[in-house]
Amino acid sequence: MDTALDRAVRVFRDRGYHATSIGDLTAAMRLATGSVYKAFRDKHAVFLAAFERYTALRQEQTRSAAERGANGREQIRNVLLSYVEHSQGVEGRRGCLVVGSAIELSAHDPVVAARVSAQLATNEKLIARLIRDGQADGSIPCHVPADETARLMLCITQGMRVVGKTRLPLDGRRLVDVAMKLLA
Amino acid sequence: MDTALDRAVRVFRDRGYHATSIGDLTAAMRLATGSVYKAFRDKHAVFLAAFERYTALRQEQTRSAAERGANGREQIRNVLLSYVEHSQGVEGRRGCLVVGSAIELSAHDPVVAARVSAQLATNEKLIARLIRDGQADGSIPCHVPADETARLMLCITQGMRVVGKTRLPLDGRRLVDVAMKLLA
DNA sequence: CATAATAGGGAATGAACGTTTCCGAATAAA
DNA sequence: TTTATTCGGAAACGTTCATTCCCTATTATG
Repeated sequence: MDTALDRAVRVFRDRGYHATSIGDLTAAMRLATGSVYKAFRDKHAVFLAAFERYTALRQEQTRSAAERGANGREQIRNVLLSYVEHSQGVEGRRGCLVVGSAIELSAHDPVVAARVSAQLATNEKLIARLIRDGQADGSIPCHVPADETARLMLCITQGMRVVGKTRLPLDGRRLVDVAMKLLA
Repeated sequence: MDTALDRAVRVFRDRGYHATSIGDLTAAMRLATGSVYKAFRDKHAVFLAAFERYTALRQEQTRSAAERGANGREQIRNVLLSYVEHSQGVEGRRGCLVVGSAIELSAHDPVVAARVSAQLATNEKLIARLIRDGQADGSIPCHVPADETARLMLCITQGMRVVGKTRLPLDGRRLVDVAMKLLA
């Protein structure tokens, strides 16, 4: 079932919600129509489950990227680098389910809107915490405004996913180097 | 006809391409089905015309924002501020047709993908030019890498539109102040 | 004045969609 | 072995969609 959900995630990331038909879904999940409707109430429920699964996975990935840093500054660098990599190439063109949901659904779907907001807030808080950690361990100057900088970095990460959907190549390391000036 | 197209822009920005039916379109444009199909080949053509009109308008708006600055640095600040304002409140929730097209269509629609890429490239080049102008007039240090910084600022602007689709309030001036550190 | 041409409106159409329902196979219980 | 139950598969349903066709005003033209 989880592997079927992973396949659903792929389709939704690739095509978005409205452009994904039940037929696309059953083909990707390798399930018949009836089976999908036995496991989920409707298409919307499949999407919500896929969203949940996607965010759990991504959360784990950026957390583990952060952990590979020796101090707050390096942890943020790793998070940004991880985002650049996920925004590039095949993975980038596949897109981000959070960004996709924000653009396609959040204006008219309160349930999705709430989950998107929660996910963005979580990401922003993670960055803010890493900034404060860095200020505590001396790797980031104290005059850096943690909350505003975190919000701007949130914009950067979400923007990278937008740019990554088109084919504009992102030169990861150099882009992150520039972004790190925000911590000066 | 142009006013009908403006109404079409509103609907597409609000709902996206796939969630907008011909019925929605005719209601918004105050035209009958037949009239729409007499003016445009199909729904896709309506969207392309709306996209064209939207980008022309936005281009004009950010250009004029830039012109209100006394030097390169202030021009960039004004462009960023203009983006924050357009990403906020009602206008922000209405969304950006470029971002929407990038997310919803560019992966499977080469025509739209080309226009989105072109628009992003234009925006990026404008910022890069303003950086170089600022370096020429002394308001921006010469060691700032124009192209990379421009690309990161492109990510920032597109990211603001994503965040602006949800209700997260963006504190414009402070956010831009932080972003201006990229020009230090 | 009569007629041709055009533009807009709205009903009709066929396809595709999301959803439901029913059927058969496999598994567990008796 | 027989019965009960669960699970996946596929056909059927009603709806909605994009698109086409035809009709009716209105304007321009001879």
